Parts: sequence; C-alpha cells; structure tokens
Amino acid sequence: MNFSFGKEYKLCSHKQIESLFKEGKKVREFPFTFIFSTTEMEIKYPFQVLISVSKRNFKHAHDRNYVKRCIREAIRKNKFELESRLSEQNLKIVFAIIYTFNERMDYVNLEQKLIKALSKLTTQISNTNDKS
RNA sequence: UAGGCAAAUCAGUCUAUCGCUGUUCGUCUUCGGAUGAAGAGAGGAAAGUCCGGGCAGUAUAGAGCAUCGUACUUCCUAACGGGAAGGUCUCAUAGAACCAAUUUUAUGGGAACAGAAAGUGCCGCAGAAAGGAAAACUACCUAGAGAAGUUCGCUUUUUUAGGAAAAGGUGAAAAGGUGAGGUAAGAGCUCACCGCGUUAUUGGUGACACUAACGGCAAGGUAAACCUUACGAACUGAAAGACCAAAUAUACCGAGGCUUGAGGGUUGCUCGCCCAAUCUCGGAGGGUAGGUUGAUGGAUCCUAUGUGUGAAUGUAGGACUAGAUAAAUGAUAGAUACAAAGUUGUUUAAUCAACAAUGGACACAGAACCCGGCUUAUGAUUUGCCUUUUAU
RNA sequence: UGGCCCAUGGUGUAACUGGCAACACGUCUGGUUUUGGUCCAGAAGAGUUUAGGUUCGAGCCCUAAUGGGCCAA
Repeated sequence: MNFSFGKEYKLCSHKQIESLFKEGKKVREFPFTFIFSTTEMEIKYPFQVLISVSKRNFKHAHDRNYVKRCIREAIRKNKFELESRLSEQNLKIVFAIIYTFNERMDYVNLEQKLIKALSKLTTQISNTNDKS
C-alpha cells in the first residue's frame, strides 16, 4: 500500500477553487465542513484536497500549522476507502476541508472524527452521483 | 523558601513504523517525469513591525517655504530613535553638620537631560494678589480727626491719609534661606554663612568642575502647548524590479491638444527645470491568471592574539548551503540524560543525612528578500546583589 | 507585505484650548390605573482597554502593550 501524500493531492488551481466554492455541495460533520464537487480536470489521483483552518479560530500560526498537519496525517492514513470507492465509480473530485472548531484537539481524537466524517462524505458523494 | 534586578548557557537525545520539501548521485523514460540511495531541513525571540541600513526601480538642476524626525557630552557603527564611557540633575535608604533652609558621605535606582533674560498662550477652584510683579482680609507702625474710660501720665476703640512686604491664612506654586544688626514698624536695608547669577583664571577633546572677584537677588511653572535654535530626511517597496511563455482589441465612446504647448514628471506648495504628438486624460470593455530569476556566503559565526576604560575594531586560523510559495520539519510507539517533589529499600532505638531503586517537565512560539538594533512573550540551569517570610 | 483608524455605564454616543466624565435608550423604586402599557417623580449603574511617564492636575499629551476594524495588491 502506498501511504504517500504528496503535492499531487494538493488542490492549487485558482479556477478550480473558485468554482468549488461557488458550486460545491456542503457536508457537515463536527468539527469539519466539507465542500466537494466533481471535476473533469486531468489529475493523477482520484481526488485533490484543500485544507483550511481559519485565522478567526486560531490566532497563532503555529496552532494553525499544527491542526493542518494533523489533518494531513489523518487523511494520509485513511484515504484508501475513499480512493477505492471513487475509482470504482470512475469519478474524480476536488474537495475542501474546513476546520470549524476553535480549540486544538489531540491527534487520536481528531483522527477518529475524521474517519467518521470521511465515511459520511463517501456516501454523500455516491448518493449525489446516483441521482445525477 | 519566594520574589526582584544584572550577567551567562541551553532550548533535549536516540530507535522503530508511516510520511512532507529541496539538493547530489545512479537507473529508467513517451523528456512531462518515475524510481532507488545518500545527505540536508525554523528561532531566541523566526513574533510585534517601533527604528536604521543593504538591495531594486523612478528622479537627479536646483532654491525658498512648509512638513516629519532627533535633542547633556564624547565616542562606536554601514546606519540608527541603538550601544559604550563620562557629566549634570533627581528619587529612596542609612549616616554627618545644633532645628529649619541648605550642604555633604555611602549604597542602589531613574532622567524625552537643547532653549522659559526672542515672542505668544495657559496656570481651574481657593486666595488681597497668578505674571508688567501686585495688594491690604487678619495682624504691624506713623500722623491727623472723633468717641469712651481715666489715677489726666495715658489706655481702648472708630475712621482718614500714608509706611512696610516681616507674621497668619489660600494654593501645586506667593520668588532666596538661617542668624545677627538695624528701624516708627519693617525690608538684602546692612553684615556673616549657605544658595543663585555674571565675569575671569586653571583643568578637561567636551558636557562640566575647581578657585577668585563682582552683583545684592533679578530671571515662578509649563516647550510629552505653540514656538526658537542646531542637525537630518528625494520618493516608492521584493506583491520592487528583470526575463521567458501564453493570450488579446493599433477596436469603441467622451473631453482636450499639434511647437503660439494639451498634458505629464520632478515630495506638499511656489518659482525654476525636464519630457512632450500614431499624443494625453476619463469611461466602458477584451485577454491572461504560468514559469525562471530576484533569493540566501553574509556589515556572518567561532577561536587565538594586538589596540582601546568600553561599545567596538585590526590581523591570523577555522566553520557554515533551510529556501517553502493555498506555503515543507509531522504523527504514533518505546527508550534515555539532567533538575525538584513524592514513594520504597539499606543503615539507625528513632529522625536527619548518605547511598540505591522507582518516578518524572518542555514554556513562549513557525522562516516568507536579507541584515543591525529595540520592544514584548517565555521554560530550565548557574553566578552575584537586594528584599520578604519561616525554621533553627 | 505595506499603510491607516478606533476602544468611555448593560447598549448607542458626547465631553472644544488639559480643570467636577454628560445625554438617550435600557434597569430598579415609588405614584397614576382594577391590572399592564403610556405618563409623572426619583435612584442606582463608569473612573474612560491595560501599564508606565509628562504635568499642580490626564478621557484628552507622550511611550509601550492588548483587543477590534478598514484600505492597497
């Protein structure tokens, strides 16, 4: 299994981000908010992700960096279910993770929450895809 | 034991698993990359953005005014509002000179510390009077007039004119202080000592200091009020700038202009100067939204040594490649060094001490062109000084 | 990255050259009313975001910090 989580997974395109926030669908699962949409862009892996931690909730840069690191780490470990499901349906998506809580969490705690949230996201994606 | 001040040091280390961003080398390649190995990867404040400089672009024809900043002296520095050494003033504590005023010694702290005899403003309430010194509420003195008492000497009191600025009272502040003489009463009116000012000698690079003579004492405070004086400041800011690639609209509307100068630039203004015709300004629109560079070896750090009181600096030797860009150093598990408390054991009649084991903390905080400072945040250890409390 | 501004009762705002921190709404008490509202009378509630400094005296002047907001790109 490949645990790597490099630059290819990062959503960097300005246009994509703008359209994502305009047209994307929201899924809420405390303490995260997901915004996702499908894409026709040529990307290597089934998804690209954007992680956002608000300056409003964390004043200091080191706190924001810590939370982002933890989220990255958690996704890196738990991306397979999402990846496999997407490749089954031959879908490519981009999504943003927004951390909406205003306190730091332990990594263990955060990972559990994220797993739960990711599973919710996967079902949502497949649902919307079925409808369309 | 706790706190404060000053100075110094460190900001854990190792292993395993899975990862992140560059670099070098090898292999493969559809030349886009892929993959393996090696090695590198946040700070003392990276922070605040409070100053200064480098660097870059524009300008360079300047002058005056305005604006902003700095302000004891000398030095350090690329530069500074930073630092060093010194001077002066001031505060606290303790002591000395008989009280006071004032002076002085020791220790420790603080100072935005140029000018208030260039000018203007302000100084509420209180107070007679708050700025050219001025005035008489209580109280003092002299002279005139009146009243009452009388032992006919005078005493008390009212009022008028003057003297004086000493006492009381007001205030943050009433302008030299203490003592003596002097006087109707008083007063630097005079004298002694102290303080203050001016001038001069001497010492010091200088801020200033010492001494002497003279002045009789003016010149209240406020410049973190305007201001004056001296010195300094061209503007912009790496999202600067340079290059490559991609894309498009030398189109449309309005105003103005053609060397007799529209307009633009030059700091805010004035003058002056410069540029200026397929042009300038405004409007409404179209396209792009990538990459490379700038950009990490430097006013760098360490050691030795010379110069200097010191900040610094000369010489010699050695050391050092973070370079991300929706923004990299992480997560999990374990071990371990060092500090304190605690627990257990040994020793002991018991406690202390000693020894051994166990146990056991990481605060503040994340580079964004780079440096020098300042400020603020903060864990631990060591040294020195000061203060408080408790115990002996 | 660079630049600018603000902070005053529970809320929204005043306070001029430094000289007793004011107003409205709200709150509380009493009155009027059968009761509530309206109305009338009265009261409480702040030491001006924090810490220093200048000054006789600071909301105002100066310095530093804290929090909040805005602009350029």
